[in-house]
Amino acid sequence: MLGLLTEGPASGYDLMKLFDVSLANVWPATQSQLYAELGKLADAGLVDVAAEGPRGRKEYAVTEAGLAELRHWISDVEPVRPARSDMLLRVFFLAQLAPEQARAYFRRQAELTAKQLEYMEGIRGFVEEGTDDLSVYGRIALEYGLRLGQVQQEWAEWAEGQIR
Amino acid sequence: MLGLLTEGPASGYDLMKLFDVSLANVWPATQSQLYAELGKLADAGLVDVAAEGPRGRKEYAVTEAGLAELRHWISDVEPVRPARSDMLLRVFFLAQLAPEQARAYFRRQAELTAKQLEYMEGIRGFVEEGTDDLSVYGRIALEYGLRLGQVQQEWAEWAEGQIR
DNA sequence: GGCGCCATGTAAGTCGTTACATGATTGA
DNA sequence: TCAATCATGTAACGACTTACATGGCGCC
Repeated sequence: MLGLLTEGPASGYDLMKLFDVSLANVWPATQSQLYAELGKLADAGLVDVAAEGPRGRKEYAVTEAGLAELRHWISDVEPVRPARSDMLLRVFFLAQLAPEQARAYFRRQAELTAKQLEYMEGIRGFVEEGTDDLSVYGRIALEYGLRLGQVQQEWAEWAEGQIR
Repeated sequence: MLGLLTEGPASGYDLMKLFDVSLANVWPATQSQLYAELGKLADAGLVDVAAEGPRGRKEYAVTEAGLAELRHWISDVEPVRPARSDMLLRVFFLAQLAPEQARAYFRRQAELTAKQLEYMEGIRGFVEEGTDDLSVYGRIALEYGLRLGQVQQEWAEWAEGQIR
């Protein structure tokens, strides 16, 4: 929320829409959570209600304290907790399935990854021309996703072949 | 828990130790959670207390229902919620930092990934000779980690160069 | 006798999801 | 006028974490 607000004041609703087409890809969250979080940020003095509009619209803006907190969060890298992967967790127990089923599991993963790659190619076309900060760095994040997907697909195909 | 118990009956304590050197890498969890989960599984009839030992030790075993549930969970692939990555989330807001700091961010990521790769090479040596199911499929999961790390490192180095 | 490990749990609190609830404004 | 969209929130519940609490057993 703090990061998105650096592009200018916005309502929770605005942020939600922006969030869905950008950050949601690397940090899924629900509408409920976003509103709740804005409330907490306001309580903590990291954002302000800069203006109120029709329909109870509240426009938020980052405060100085909020900006400082954001920069601090970006730089002072908290150790990344290793992410969970149910996909890999399942792999550990593939011996519970018949070999053909285990192979099918990897085949399916390869397919799903291919679909995901297509999706990402799609947003690439969409974000190609943006020159705002979010687009520029968003493209770097997207590149990560594309490279990752590539490898994941190759791995799944390789893994299928490992099972006899 | 169900998956680990397919290798034979074990106590919560045993499972915890086994968990820490295997699954914890793809699905971190705490001791509290493991014990709590065993309790729930027992209530649900997916595991049994097969024997009791000294110091209140309870040896659990999977039931038929538990095995069925495990297989079902592996095969009927629930749509994988896209994982969160605070590392990528930060990338979106790197414009808040001076260019040199942003480059440093990617450099640091490359280093951290290199360390992680070393760690994984370490466990590779450790699990190399196992022939049990968990080791065999664990190696496939490990291969994923190694390939992923490789790409992540290359990406971080590339990304550093993208910033002028 | 005592250290180290075996062994199990509870309590409090945060984070996050799903579902529900409500209503105002705008534009075709 | 009425459908779409704007706009904000609450409630209930489950997942997860951190910290605490407790004690038995085996071996040197």
